[in-house]
Amino acid sequence: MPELPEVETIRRGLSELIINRCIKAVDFDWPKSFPNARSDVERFLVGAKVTNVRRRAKVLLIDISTDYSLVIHLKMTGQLVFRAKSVAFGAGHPSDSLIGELPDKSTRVTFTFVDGSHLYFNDQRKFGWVRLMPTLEVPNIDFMQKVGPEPLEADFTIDQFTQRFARRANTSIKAALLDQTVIAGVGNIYADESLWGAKIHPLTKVVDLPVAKYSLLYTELRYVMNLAIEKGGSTDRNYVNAKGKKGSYIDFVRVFRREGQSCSRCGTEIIKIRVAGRGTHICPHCQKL
DNA sequence: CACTTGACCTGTCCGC
DNA sequence: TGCGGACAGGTCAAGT
Repeated sequence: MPELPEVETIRRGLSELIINRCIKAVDFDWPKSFPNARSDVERFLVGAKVTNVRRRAKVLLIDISTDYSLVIHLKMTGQLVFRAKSVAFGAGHPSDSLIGELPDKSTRVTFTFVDGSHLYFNDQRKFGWVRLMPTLEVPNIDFMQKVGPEPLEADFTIDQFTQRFARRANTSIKAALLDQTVIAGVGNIYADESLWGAKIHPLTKVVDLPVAKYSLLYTELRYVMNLAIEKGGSTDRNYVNAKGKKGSYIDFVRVFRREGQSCSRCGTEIIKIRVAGRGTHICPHCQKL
């Protein structure tokens, strides 16, 4: 579900909400969602406090005072929602919230803090996971070794961006954008949005894309992702931030899930095709092969 | 190696 | 209303 802007929004929220809170208990019953042994949880998590919340690509890292970290991937439908000790729900349920009382049937892991507040890991489809490991070992995990650079870092240049694609010369530009070893954090929404912005057909072969188009794509990708962070991410179905609230970027999308509607640049009807096994939205007039 | 496809899960929507 | 199939914001492990 969440891409870089959504995970970053959650990270910012959690930083405000859980740093310095002390963990009292952890409950989990779906082993794939949290594969650690209970004994490890007791030794390295219970009784310790949260020291930091970081992000790399679409992965969240919650550092614990024991020099362990919770490594969390939300995949398609994962949510991390913090709740203070007692919150009344029901009649006055705000419209920017998607979820009610927690835990609910998609709650996979519950972290209870000493002050009675909770952090819930919800995940309808059970693709996501949480695992606990020594902080120093996090950079050694396979994903961290292979993942590409952060596209929003100030020192990430157009030249670096362009060069990252060389390895995927014979695939489509969309498949390469979605490849986390090329660039970190790009998913289906921001791939479609940035390709529309740069007027590139998603099926264009990497090797056939002119250098000037890479430059445009770099600018558009950073633009859409920065704007999405500003808007608190995109909520199409499941995504919510650390307070359980929706993001509003979906109100600003130019092509994603807009098939049948008209292109804001030229008026042509937006269509949906299939690229790299993913639903893909384009303006057939602005984005030609 | 690079590239594509299916698997992992649950829920929802759409056509018959 | 019920039922089957396609589809959903992401990665992996297998194939070729």
